[in-house]
Amino acid sequence: MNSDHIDVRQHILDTAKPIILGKGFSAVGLNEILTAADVPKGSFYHYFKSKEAFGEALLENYFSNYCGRLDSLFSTQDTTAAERMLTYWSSWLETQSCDDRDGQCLTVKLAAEVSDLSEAMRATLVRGTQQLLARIALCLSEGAADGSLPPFANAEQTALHLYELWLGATLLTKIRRDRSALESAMQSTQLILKIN
Amino acid sequence: MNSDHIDVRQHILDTAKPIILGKGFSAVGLNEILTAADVPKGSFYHYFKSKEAFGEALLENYFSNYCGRLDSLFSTQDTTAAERMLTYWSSWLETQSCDDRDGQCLTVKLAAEVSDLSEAMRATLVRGTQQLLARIALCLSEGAADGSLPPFANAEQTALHLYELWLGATLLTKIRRDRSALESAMQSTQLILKIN
DNA sequence: AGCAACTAGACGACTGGTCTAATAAAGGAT
DNA sequence: ATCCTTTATTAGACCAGTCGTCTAGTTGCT
Repeated sequence: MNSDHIDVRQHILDTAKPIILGKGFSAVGLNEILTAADVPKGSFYHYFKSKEAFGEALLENYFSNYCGRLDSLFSTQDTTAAERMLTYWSSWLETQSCDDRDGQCLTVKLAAEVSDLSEAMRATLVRGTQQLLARIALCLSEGAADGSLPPFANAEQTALHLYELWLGATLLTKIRRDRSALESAMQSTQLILKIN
Repeated sequence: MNSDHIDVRQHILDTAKPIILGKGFSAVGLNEILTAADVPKGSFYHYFKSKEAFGEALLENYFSNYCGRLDSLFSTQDTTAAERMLTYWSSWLETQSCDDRDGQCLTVKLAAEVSDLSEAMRATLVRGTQQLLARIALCLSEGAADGSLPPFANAEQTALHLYELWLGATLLTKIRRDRSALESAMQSTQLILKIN
């Protein structure tokens, strides 16, 4: 039936996410995922054309959830844009600094590994990060409009600056296993946004 | 003999680097590396205790080369610190934006994949990035001293800001396959260093 | 000659992704 | 209610590939 179809498929994706967040893409076998999801190995190719297509779906699912949450945060109009912006980076800091799998960033985990491996997955990453950047830039513009943030010469450029900063900080956090890199990024962010 | 010892070992490392830069750590088998290096499989475990120890050696070798080049760049005293700093980021931009394997950044390629996989490799990454950051911070201080850069409240914090920015930009470059992210990082860098 | 350093590559035990053939379920028609 | 067709789902074979081990052999230095 069609609803089971989607349920099982989604169940595989949900089960796989924390596993892949831990071990990466290549190092994880279908076996491990499917055993964990309690889905027989033979079924996998009914729901996904290949491991690569599955990885693509995983990323698509991730970005669509992520953008959804971002939209609901950024669309609350009873706060200033500066507050929304800070809430966003704060939650980034919290989710990426704790050990809790599942909340962690698939972009940081997979980008380097997967971009040279699969054109399809790379394309999904391009689209996803682009959507993210557009939302950040929009929030910056709203901040300039409502006066809670300084007027930026180029909101896109500032958004990119911030996003690169936090990507790098998250990468360093994976290396360091402590909050220092992300806390430094937060300080830099407040400087960039001219918030004290 | 002892010099052959080192030659073969180093030859394996040199051959492996571009391969791993392309496919990552887990996705590459010893076979592929050893065939490329024309070293029989049996010999591998004479030079390295395990694949993990080999990965550790690869990273150590990378950082020691990298820091060597950095030291010789940063120790040229006939230039201002600001010039040395800009030369460094410019060469980062050039090496990371072109497709040329071998020049690319092992930290960005492996950090996310390997940090959760091997404690030994993670430790090597911590040490390597720390050495790098120290050198950048030192150059910033020299810039404040010779007047070519503004006096920073905290050189370490600024160095970290820059390094995070460029790590993130390089990650985005792997996704995008173009220079845009790195060029944006260069603009941001000039802003941070107050250079126009 | 003796002893260490090094090489050769078969081997084991296992995992990888993929595919085909068999089964189960669903829907229609009589 | 029974049969037939069609689609959804699964079991497990398949083989190429994995890391790491092991023994036998070669090399070269003292």
